[in-house]
Amino acid sequence: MARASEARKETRIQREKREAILKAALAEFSKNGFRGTTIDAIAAGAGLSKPNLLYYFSSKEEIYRTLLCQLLDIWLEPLFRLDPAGDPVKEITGYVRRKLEMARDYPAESRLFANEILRGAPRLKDMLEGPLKEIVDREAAVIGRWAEEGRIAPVDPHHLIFSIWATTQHYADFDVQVQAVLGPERSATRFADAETHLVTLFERMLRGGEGHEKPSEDA
Amino acid sequence: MARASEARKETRIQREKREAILKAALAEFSKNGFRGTTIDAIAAGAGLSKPNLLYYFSSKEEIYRTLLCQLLDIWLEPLFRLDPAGDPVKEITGYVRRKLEMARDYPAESRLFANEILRGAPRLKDMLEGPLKEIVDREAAVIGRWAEEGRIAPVDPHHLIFSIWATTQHYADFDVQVQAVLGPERSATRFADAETHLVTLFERMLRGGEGHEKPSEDA
DNA sequence: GTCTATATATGGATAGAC
DNA sequence: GTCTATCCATATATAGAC
Repeated sequence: MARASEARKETRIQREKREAILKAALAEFSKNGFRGTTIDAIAAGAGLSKPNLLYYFSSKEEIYRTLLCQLLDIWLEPLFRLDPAGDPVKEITGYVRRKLEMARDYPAESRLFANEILRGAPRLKDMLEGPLKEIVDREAAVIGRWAEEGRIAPVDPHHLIFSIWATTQHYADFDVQVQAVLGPERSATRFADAETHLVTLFERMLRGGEGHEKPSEDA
Repeated sequence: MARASEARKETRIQREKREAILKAALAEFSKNGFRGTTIDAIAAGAGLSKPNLLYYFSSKEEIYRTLLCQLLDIWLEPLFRLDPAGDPVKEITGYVRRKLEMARDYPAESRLFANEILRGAPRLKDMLEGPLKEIVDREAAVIGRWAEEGRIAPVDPHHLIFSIWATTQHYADFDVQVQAVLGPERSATRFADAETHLVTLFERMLRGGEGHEKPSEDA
């Protein structure tokens, strides 16, 4: 199998370079968007010349689409398997925690996705209307069932999911604003504080929120 | 005052053209970002030739900065004056409603802002760390006082504000995704549904969320 | 004030030597 | 596989006629 091992050795080198390119491209695209990113900048970030980069990827578009595909694996696959047999509040707050961890650990990926959606998702629209909608509808049905059974307070499952996405991704996409508003000291603990806050937010939502004395209507 | 009225007439015409340019520019910048937008596209949208546009604004950068300044008036000024003497829950849910209305009525402005923040806010960082932080700290202090007085359940005021921003702006910035996931029918009522959902979410948060029977830990 | 024509720069992609 | 040199399209901004 001399030919196979030889081919594999070449492939491994190529893969390493491709990964370096994709890493640099993710940094650029997530910060500057598709059109705002130049091949020169990606090549510089990856330590290659521009024509050399174009030996591995035939165009800027191809690099971008490759990144989007990788991103979807991270975004759709592992996340968000609510166990209908589990404790509803724990299942949902567990999902909140995982989403927040992803905002913390993969901020560039989150911003790349946000960028694409902001622009009207020209390359992702089919995925949103197809696979994503199916997954969300399925999970929303689980949540709706829990509400029907009285195991959580009444809730609009789809909009609950939007709120979870919005609040967690905010810490990746709007990180500059979050840090500016919190100041240097509180920025250090922003993800731990966010976790406490968001778990509380959604726990109270799911438990109904009638525990606190409501102030009288007439001031 | 012949000179004054003459000057005013010129100014009015100029202002109308400037406004047409800014309107077209907002549509382009909010969709394609700063670098992704061309002067040609703005000029076409405003019904002018490119050199004619550059007679009114000396550069693309100047158009963009003008838009950002206008945006900050909308974003910072009217919004978000919590009345310390008012009903805490009503004050905060009223803010949620106003923010959601802004997402509905000014989606392009919201996306322009999101775009700038995503890129690291190169032109807004001083504003975020200065005026914005001051406003937020002030309002957060009001919320913190309410919590100390026991008028709302314990809450992290800064992160509560982030959650309000995130959940409401989501319906402007991620509108494509929201509509794709909801499907055509439910998209029609998405803002009304979002209002019901978000008001409930934050009401329950502020009232403590102990009203619903907690399921037993051991399944 | 508005146009045509153009200077100038940048960026995506290719040619061809090594 | 990697380089230098370059083509070509696009885009910002200006010159100068009207």
